[in-house]
Amino acid sequence: MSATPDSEIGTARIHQEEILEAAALCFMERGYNASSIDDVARRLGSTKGRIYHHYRSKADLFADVYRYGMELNAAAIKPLCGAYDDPVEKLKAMAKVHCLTMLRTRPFQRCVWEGVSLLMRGATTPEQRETLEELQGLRESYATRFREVMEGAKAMGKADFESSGIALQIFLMALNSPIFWYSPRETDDEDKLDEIASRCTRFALQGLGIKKEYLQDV
Amino acid sequence: MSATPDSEIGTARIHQEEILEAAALCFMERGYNASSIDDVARRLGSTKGRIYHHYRSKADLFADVYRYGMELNAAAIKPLCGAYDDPVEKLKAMAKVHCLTMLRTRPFQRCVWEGVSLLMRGATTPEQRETLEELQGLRESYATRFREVMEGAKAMGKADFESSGIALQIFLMALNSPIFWYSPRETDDEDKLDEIASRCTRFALQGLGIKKEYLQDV
DNA sequence: CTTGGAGCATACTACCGGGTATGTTGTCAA
DNA sequence: TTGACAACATACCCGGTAGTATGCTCCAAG
Repeated sequence: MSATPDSEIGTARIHQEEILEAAALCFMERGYNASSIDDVARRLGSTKGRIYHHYRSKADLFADVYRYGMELNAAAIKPLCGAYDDPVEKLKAMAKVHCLTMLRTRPFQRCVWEGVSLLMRGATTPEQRETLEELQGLRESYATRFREVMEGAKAMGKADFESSGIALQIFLMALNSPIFWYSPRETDDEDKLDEIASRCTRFALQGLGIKKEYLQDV
Repeated sequence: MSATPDSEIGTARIHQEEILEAAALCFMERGYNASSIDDVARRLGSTKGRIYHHYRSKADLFADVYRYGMELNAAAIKPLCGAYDDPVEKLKAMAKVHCLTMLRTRPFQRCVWEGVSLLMRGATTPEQRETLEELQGLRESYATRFREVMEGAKAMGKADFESSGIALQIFLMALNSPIFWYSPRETDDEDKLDEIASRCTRFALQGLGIKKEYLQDV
């Protein structure tokens, strides 16, 4: 984590991504506390030794899953940041992409969600609390991207929410909601995910008071 | 739990309500798995013995917290069920009351929420799974109340969502959302809660495509 | 070829927490 | 007065799990 050259960090990441995925699946299915390191190892077809070789503790592993999930989110909306003039159009695109990312990377996003809960519960060691607050910072700066665009739309008179703090919370909650009530079926293809994301996006934007005529193409 | 007369069930309930409240607070703060029975007992200023005298297991205690939370919900919307002709007016009232109940009984509602997760994760014994499915039935019949009114409003052309299944999920999620992002401040009075509930209700109803002119008084 | 370290597996410890078995106290009815 | 039971408290057991210590193997650099 210090003087290692980038190439080795890259290969380490590749090795660890397999662990990250297994951990995300376990944490999603049973929750953080109910999942044991042995569960994660079993899913990998290996043993604890492998995991503790890469991570110093269970909390460290969870933090990395969280971080990876947030990286996926940030990467998904990054191309959109400089590509729009109209805030409403930008918000439409960001919301849709965000929701699709939720659906596509559900296990990681569930961990991000539980990470927020763990933070609010404050049941961690001071050291781990510092790490989680750093990760919480990632999430807040991500949310700020949305807040700015929301307020841009409001300034143009195309949205009419009042408290941007509350509106942002409900807005993101509507977009995040499929990670809870959606469970993938074998018959579900990319079009199905796109349809679900469209429904969520329309709901969320209408909730902000954006008129339906702006939302034909979501 | 069998041949006990109603009066004794009543007094038992009174004794147990104190336990229920402590358990709800613990489960809210640290989650089900991370909360020990000793934690709940400590909060009560007593020991495990008291809890295990009233509940056969930790899962039983949690189930009762869940049940109590759902009873609070059902009781809150019950007076509204026969009181409206216009589905939109009825939906407005139900949504507002539901959201207020979320804010007022947050610890219990967080347990109801985690109960849903535990069910979906399916990490329980077959016997406990039966209990949780019964409780899940309570929740579904509660949700059905909202679904029917939503479809009534849609039939009148006053709402324009497409899939009522998805719309219901997002709608309830928006109304439930304050149990996650709201934490009470000392300065918050009843008016503050009412304002938050209004904001959530407006967002949720607008998300369903209900026009703003119908929502002046929420 | 050897040596050191990465990448694991194996074996073990220590502790926490759910559950139980049993003791203690107050109350109330016969 | 007593006995019976509710409502707890105390003391204990034991399985599961985070974390550690150590062993094994392969590969690459010297």
